[in-house]
Amino acid sequence: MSKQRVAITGAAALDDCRVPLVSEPLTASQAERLAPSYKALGDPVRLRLLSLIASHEGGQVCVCDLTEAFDLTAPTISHHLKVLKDIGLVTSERRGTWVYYRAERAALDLLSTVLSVSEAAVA
Amino acid sequence: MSKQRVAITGAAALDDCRVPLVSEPLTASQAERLAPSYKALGDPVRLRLLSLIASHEGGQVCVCDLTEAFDLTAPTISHHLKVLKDIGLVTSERRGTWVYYRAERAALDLLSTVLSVSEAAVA
DNA sequence: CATCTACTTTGACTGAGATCGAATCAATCG
DNA sequence: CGATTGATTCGATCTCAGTCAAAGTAGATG
Repeated sequence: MSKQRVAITGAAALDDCRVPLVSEPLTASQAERLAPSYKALGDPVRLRLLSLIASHEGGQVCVCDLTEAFDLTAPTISHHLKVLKDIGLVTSERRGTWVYYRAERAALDLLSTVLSVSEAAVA
Repeated sequence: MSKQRVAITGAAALDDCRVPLVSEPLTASQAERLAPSYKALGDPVRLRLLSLIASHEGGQVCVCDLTEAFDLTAPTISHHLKVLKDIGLVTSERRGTWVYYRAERAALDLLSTVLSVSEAAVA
């Protein structure tokens, strides 16, 4: 029950934001809820992490594989994954010793729609 | 001539980034060039500014109109507009005393494409 | 249960960025 | 040309974010 409310801090509450920003001005509320998601994408490491996860066949990637792809310490990678997770762009699942991350495509799609200009997206 | 090179600092050099990040992993170089654009969108004020500009009929908006829409000082709005301009999301044009901003839809479209998941965008 | 590996959390440091007031620049008008 | 209005730049402040080392947690394994 309260589980839903917790999500308000994260990615949820974006349901009314699925509108291209070129079609009508964002409200202050919408902008404040959307901005953190784009901010999360505003770091090169997180962009690559998300791309590595989202483009991986099987849809999930182990943290160990992600860490190897960067010249950064494990805590730093873990930090970036947490940012992506808190905002709802990825989810994680523990399997044995390993933790697997998966991309939340619906969240990505929403962020893409907001930036779209190709009138086809105008509901 | 050198005008083209200047753009490298800004939005240009993104030509090879017009690929959904779900289709294949971004390279470190691509991520480093894309991230600043999303970071620019990672502020509620800038998101609203861009939306106000991009959704305005006539395609251009005077700074004075933009400033009125926020409880912020003119220097702050000017700062945010500069960020959007430097990254290539908007352009500005002086007409008499007033300065008009216009959205650069191609830049928006690229950022939307990178986040798209609807396979239709997969070149 | 002790230990090893995988991952996360904590704390500290450092640099970046949002904001404002004051000063500056640009164009218009008396 | 002095003054006024619109917009940007500058300098300062204050908060936030990326990074790492060290410590902590969670399973697996002997």
